[in-house]
Amino acid sequence: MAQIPAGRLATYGQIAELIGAFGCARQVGWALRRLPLPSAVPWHRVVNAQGRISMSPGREGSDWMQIALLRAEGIPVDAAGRLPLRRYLWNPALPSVDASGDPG
DNA sequence: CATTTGACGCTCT
DNA sequence: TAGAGCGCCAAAT
Repeated sequence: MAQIPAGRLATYGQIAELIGAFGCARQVGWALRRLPLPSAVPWHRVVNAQGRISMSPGREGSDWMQIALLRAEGIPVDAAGRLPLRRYLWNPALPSVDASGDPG
């Protein structure tokens, strides 16, 4: 997850596939839930495949924190937690050269 | 050991 | 675009 460049987004399934656990998106969410905050890993760059922040009462507001962190990185996030995943989706295969370019 | 739940994802309608 | 159903694995009860 630390490989995700700033201003980019990745999905739970993407992270799972990246570590060789295809289809185990839930386990990624499980790990993120166990993640102590504040954390050194950019957990806020991980969203669901729907392009929305996965909100849950168990997060105790960390979902809203995620919105704030993403906005701070230049990613427009809707009040409902929706964001343009198509444009900011990170490609693990690429050497993260597009971190500075326009996602367009 | 069986059941329920969870920061997910795809398919069908 | 929105909703329901199923699959997935691990944890909690």
